[in-house]
Amino acid sequence: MTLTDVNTEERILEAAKTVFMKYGLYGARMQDIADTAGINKALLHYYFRNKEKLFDQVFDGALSKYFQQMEVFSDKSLPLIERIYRYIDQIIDFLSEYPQMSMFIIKEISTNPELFHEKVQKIKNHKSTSLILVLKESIELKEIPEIDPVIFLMNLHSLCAYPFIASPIFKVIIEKSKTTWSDPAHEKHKQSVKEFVTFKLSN
Amino acid sequence: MTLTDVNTEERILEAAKTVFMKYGLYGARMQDIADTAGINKALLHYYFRNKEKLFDQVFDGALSKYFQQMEVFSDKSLPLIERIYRYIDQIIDFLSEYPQMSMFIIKEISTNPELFHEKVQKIKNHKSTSLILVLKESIELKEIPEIDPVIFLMNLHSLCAYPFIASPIFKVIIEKSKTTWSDPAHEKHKQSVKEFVTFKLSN
DNA sequence: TTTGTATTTAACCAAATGGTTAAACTAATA
DNA sequence: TATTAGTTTAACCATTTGGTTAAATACAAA
Repeated sequence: MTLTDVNTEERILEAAKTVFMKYGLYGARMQDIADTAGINKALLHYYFRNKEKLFDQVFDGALSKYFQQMEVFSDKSLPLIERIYRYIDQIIDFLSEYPQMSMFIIKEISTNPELFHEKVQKIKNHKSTSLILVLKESIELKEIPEIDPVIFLMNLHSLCAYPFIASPIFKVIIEKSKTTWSDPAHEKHKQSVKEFVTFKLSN
Repeated sequence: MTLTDVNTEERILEAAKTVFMKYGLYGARMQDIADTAGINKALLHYYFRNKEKLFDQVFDGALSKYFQQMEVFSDKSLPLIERIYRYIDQIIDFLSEYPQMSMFIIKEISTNPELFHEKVQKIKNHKSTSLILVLKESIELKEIPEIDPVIFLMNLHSLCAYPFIASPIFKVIIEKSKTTWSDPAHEKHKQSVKEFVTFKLSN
């Protein structure tokens, strides 16, 4: 495996990420991916046997990176609320970098649930539910009010992820004159989510 | 126009709604729509010249119904917070009936922004921004705290819409034993959003 | 120089898909 | 009864698209 080898493969994966995230599995065109990567279709199939294999790699990468963000929930060296604050900072920074990530994952799963069921299930067992468990624990210890952990988890994710998903609409709804949904807004966004968490978890 | 005429046209539109919402413009197949409507492809094209025309009608319908939910913001006979409460009840009931609606609209706009820019713009001018304006007004009158209206609007939409968008993921994350994301959960969902609003708007 | 890998070019194939057409059938209506 | 709109059947077409192939080229390493 030479140096150029690595570069090309990564260029392809990067291009595939871009195209798949924008158009989804159905909508993405192999020719488009090849063009974006700056190579031709023959070489694309030389590296990745077919569309599905390429898609799988992109999707798996996205999925694991996304759930990876939730590992912080298990860091017992930090107080609960601090872990959640860090998660908020992390996930919003992460989604700023890949704004289409949430949409991509959800769309593919909802279009083709059976195909991804096991993949998600596998990852889920390792992480993710941990926040629910941790919340239940804290409630029993009366450290936080008796909230519904599932509703809370859902609210939290909603506040973090939706603005990126809906940004194409928000861009139109909010007057152009206004701040675009970019850096300064991200900090305000984080702050508002943190306020919500504080409100819910303080007694 | 005979009676059967109306029925068939509506059956087609209903089928188109179902198929387009699940697979999107790209992924939807005319044959699939015809099958779902219980007719054949020839008849499908007899009623709707082509895929785009059919899609447009479905999309326009979805878009206007979606934004229609926001009209309550302008009802000056109600106190601000009551209007928002009603919006929450309405939109969550609405999305319970069409869980794929948000996703559908956002996905199509994000895949093809220029095509829908004017459509959204047109609707927007009538409604939607009204909440931002109303909030600004209430802030000036010191009826509510000095919140950022845009952030608030976004938080509100996030809390309402995201659970439906992400439900394919949540179904997997949350143990099967747990309540599915259905009726009883919807009431809890509404309640949690209202609590958020109360928290943000009370001084 | 030889060898092998990476890459391009260009033509090609098969399947899927949007869309058309023509002929025939059905059933309500004038 | 004749007409007309709705509907089916079935064949067909053009285009797009995923994927293949073979020959030629570029180039680094042995």
